[in-house]
Amino acid sequence: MAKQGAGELPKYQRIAAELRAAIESGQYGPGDQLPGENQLKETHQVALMTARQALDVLKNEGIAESRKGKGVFVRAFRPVRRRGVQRLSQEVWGSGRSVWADDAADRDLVVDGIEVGEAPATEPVARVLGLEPGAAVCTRHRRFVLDGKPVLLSVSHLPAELVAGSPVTQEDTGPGGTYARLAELGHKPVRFREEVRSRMPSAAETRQLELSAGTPVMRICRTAFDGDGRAVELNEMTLDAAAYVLEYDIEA
Amino acid sequence: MAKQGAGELPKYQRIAAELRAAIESGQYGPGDQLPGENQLKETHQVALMTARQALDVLKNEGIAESRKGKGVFVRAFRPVRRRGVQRLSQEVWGSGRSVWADDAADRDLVVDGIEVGEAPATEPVARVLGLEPGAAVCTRHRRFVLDGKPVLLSVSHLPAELVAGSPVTQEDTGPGGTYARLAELGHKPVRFREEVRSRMPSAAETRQLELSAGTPVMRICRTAFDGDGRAVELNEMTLDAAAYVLEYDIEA
DNA sequence: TAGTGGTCTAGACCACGTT
DNA sequence: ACGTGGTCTAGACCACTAT
Repeated sequence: MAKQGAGELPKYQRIAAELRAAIESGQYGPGDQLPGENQLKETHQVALMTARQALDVLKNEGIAESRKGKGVFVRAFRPVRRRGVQRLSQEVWGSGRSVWADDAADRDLVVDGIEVGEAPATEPVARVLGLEPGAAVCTRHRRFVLDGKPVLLSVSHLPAELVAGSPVTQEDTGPGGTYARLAELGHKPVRFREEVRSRMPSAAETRQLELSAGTPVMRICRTAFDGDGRAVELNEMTLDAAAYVLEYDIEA
Repeated sequence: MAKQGAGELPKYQRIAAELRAAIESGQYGPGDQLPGENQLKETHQVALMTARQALDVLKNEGIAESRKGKGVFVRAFRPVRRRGVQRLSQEVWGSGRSVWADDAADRDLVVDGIEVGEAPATEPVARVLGLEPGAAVCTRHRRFVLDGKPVLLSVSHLPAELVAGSPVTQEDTGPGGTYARLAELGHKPVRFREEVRSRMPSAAETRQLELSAGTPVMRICRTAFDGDGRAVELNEMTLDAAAYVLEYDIEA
């Protein structure tokens, strides 16, 4: 036996749609447990695999989440607001405050996995920074963990000749961070360009950000320019899309 | 029989990882056909469902795409660059050009599904526009189709008392669009705020944007403010994330 | 121990597209 | 007619969680 009745949706999509509607109507709230495979199998009189397929739909839509041995639950969201303009104003990093402090507010933000190194520029990085391919580049890897959950991976690239010997090549860049140091080196960032993309995560990103199925990532590539219009930093960030809302203020 | 060998990845993940690596190494380029279910079943000596599961992984990652009766293929991307700042400068809409023309460049952009109406404000819309809940709001629905593929859904909300009787309530808003008309009505937009989110699409969005599995959407909520700081428009946009890269320029 | 989700099998029929 | 992916079944064993 197989197939759905003519002109109708497949069974698993019908079951998924029914659950989706129940969630959207508020019948199941954030964090609530949904009917499991076995229950769906009986209430809808389908095979286990079909019930599983229905739940897979909701998981891949990011509205449900399964925990092994426990059940399937409605996902809850509580995104952080990331202000793209204010965070880069000179008042923030010029005052010695971290560029990241603004995001956290009342929440617990930890930075781990810091790795600083020097490596030859890859082709795309060299192009953005205006270097010859293979030129030495200082790279700074970091991971941001919010309330125990990793939310952002960051890799910063800077021309090595620009920052050699400065605190930028240390784990702790000092008050005001990289941008304050660049300013001291005569390359104060005055203009930034952010490119935002979104896609499904790679396997590595899923692991590092502990993402569940159905969660996209946002990719922000930020270039910092000094007063001469030279690109002095390229920062590639990978964000858990469920954890962030990006805000940009624009003057006409 | 069941289970994978101790300490190893499940079979379907191993197969998926192998294909993923082959794609990333360039062995399969954009548009190339991948080995199908039956081929994977034989080369890896697994059940059909297991081979399917492996392909599902790649599809949900957005790097492969299946076409019924044909096969599974590596997805190709060609995103449009959407300049968030330049597009909102007065020079663009003040000159009578469409705010959208800049995106398209050499490509074929069509707007369809235009629907203009008036309805009571929902709670979130009323809050953003500073209206009482239930106050009349003019809504403008549009869909943008690029090279035959729908890429953006837009719903614009404006206080009805502000635009009543103006071309804003018509399908064709005239040269310079809604913002030029708002300016003529004494509510020239001088400041904008865009909020960017990303998530997996709803079933309705998947249908309207003709999205394939593994494609997230980006959600842009833009509020336009006039010189008095009053919110005069809320534009909710839903973008095919595979079709767009958002660019924002920021002055320190 | 019982219940949950996770993986896996070996079949089946259907719809679609090509030959 | 044949190959492709799409849906579906009726079992099975495993791993994790709770009681």
